[in-house]
Amino acid sequence: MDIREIAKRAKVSTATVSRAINRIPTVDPQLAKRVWKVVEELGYYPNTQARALVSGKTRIFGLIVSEITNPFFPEIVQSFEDMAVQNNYEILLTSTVHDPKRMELSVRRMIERRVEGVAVLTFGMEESLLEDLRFRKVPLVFVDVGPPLPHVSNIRINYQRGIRQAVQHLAALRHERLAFITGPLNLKSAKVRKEAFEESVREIGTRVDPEYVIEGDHTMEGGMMAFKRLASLPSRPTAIMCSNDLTAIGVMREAYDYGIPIPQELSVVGFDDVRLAQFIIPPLTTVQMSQTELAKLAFRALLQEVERDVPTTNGTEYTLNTDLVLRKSTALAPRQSHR
Amino acid sequence: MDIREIAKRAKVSTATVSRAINRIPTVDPQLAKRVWKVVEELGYYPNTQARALVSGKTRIFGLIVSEITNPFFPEIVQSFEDMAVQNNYEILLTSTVHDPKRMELSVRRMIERRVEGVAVLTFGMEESLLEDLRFRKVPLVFVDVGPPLPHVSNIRINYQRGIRQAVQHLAALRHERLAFITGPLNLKSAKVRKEAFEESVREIGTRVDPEYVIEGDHTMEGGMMAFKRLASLPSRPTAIMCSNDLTAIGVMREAYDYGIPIPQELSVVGFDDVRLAQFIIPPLTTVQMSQTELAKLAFRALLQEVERDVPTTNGTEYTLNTDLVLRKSTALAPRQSHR
DNA sequence: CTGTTAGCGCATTCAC
DNA sequence: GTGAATGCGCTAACAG
Repeated sequence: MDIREIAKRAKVSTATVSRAINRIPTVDPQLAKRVWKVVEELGYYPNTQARALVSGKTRIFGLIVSEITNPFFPEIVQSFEDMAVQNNYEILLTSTVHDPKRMELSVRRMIERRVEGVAVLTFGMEESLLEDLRFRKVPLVFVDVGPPLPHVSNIRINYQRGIRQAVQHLAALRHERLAFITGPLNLKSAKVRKEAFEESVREIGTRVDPEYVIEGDHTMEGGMMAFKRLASLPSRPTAIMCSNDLTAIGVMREAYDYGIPIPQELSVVGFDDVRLAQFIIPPLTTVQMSQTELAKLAFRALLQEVERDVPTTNGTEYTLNTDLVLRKSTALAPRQSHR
Repeated sequence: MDIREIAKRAKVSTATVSRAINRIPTVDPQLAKRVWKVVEELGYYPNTQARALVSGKTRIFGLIVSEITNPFFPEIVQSFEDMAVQNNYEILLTSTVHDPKRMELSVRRMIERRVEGVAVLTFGMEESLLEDLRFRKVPLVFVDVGPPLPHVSNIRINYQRGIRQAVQHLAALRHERLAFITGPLNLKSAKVRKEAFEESVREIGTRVDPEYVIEGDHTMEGGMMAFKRLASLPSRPTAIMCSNDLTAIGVMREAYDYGIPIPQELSVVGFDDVRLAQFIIPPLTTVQMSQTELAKLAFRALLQEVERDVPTTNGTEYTLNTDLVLRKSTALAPRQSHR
């Protein structure tokens, strides 16, 4: 069943069918109605492949994430998909699983399917593999790391803001031994978070003990490992800030095994504000970086780039704030650590 | 840059380029090499839309889930995607968000993009909306609820097995007041789980107190609400089994607010074995239903259906087992409840 | 305002 | 074993 079939039955030309379906206003309402009637009756749906071929528009955006199973991403996928539905786009979702080969493959798949734009939400990993897309002038949107080039937009995240709030919160609770568990430091965004922490600590006139800065990997297991190292120190920190929520959850899990009660003996702060953060025990105090907003910004960035008519200018810069949200995993520093 | 461009530069016809790229063995190795050289040099990738148009094969499978943000699904998406990558397919992922309108829209999107098959992993919701797909003879795979029709496969889950194990485990720990928090009972799979629980309890010669069976909705909030109701009962249950892990997590979260220690005062058992289950505090004893296996079965079902040459037979039935996995959220029933 | 026609990029006949 | 020609389903240009 194709457009010709509809044309025949509605006794019009295929061109008219096409116009009616695409709601071109110049078509006679009478004819349009006739066409739509047949379309409904037969349950006809235009073939997107054919459309794409002739129009050059596939109405597909690529979405590259580092790992769907990381609780940070499902919300993003959901919001991105909501936007896609609203704007009549489809999503080509790929997960790099931290594997450069897989990233390369993602790019290949995107190109083969002729996506009109790609959101690269991997937080600074292997951007070099995107050369091929840039070469083809496919609009791109990055988080943090995009270079200022035509068709390349960027979402700059203000990590400093939320992290400073967190540090000041801990200081107000009279914590003096502050630890930080980083993400993988080859990740741009992880490095920036660490630096924001150090800067914020310096700002309140304290210095950060290098022993208290441990490299993690943004996983729960990493958080557990890191906590073990911190726990084995002669003088344990009284508060631990983590580069993401998963790490914080790992820390809490391990502290539970050590019999260290949170927040009485140890305060823990996360980062991201994954939805889950409010449901764990105790509910996690964390820095919010809205996944919904991020996804929407990314989508809008691509859409704008696609719809723009002067394609020579550089992509737009967007910014996203972060903010501390207080829950139950932080408390006054335990007694023996007060002066 | 298209196939003609390659043909010109390799000094062959477009037909030969096509054959070379598709690795048709009859093409002269010399020519093939020449073609590939040009292809590499120019970074040529065939246009999938055009291919799909002429071959009638889009190499896209649809995947309908009820909610990507439910931790149960990301693992499924990941595994499904892994399979897709291996087999050179793309995925059209849609999330119904428990909204029939959205489900309808999903179906429409699938048809427009001409997917070759659809995995419907919504556990028994609004299957009627799939008429349109069935009508077009698109291979379908369901969980639990698929009717025995051509092109329609099914993954039957043995809920009873794992749930019986869980009930027997609780009985062995001398629990006598067993509660069950169901999922939304309009979901086929939720109803079956509840019945499996009741059957298992009957099997050990106990009867299930209707007061102890509460309808939840498979969310954390639902678990919290349900727990409140159970906690307000004159005689509280000593063990609660939940229709899914999210519910169990909600229960634990609320019990924490009540100051009821788990597992000392209350045993909790989940269902699904979401990855997160092992990281919460305490680690959740739950019934495993492998998300990875489920996704792989679903993908294989579709692939088999697509590749099969006698399309008249009914779809295949697959089965998936469930098994109890013991962790730390269950313990001996508290004293006062012993005989 | 409507119909005829060309062509999007590719795979696949069919002659050679 | 290769190339020229046809058509997949649709939109856009053009003529009427």
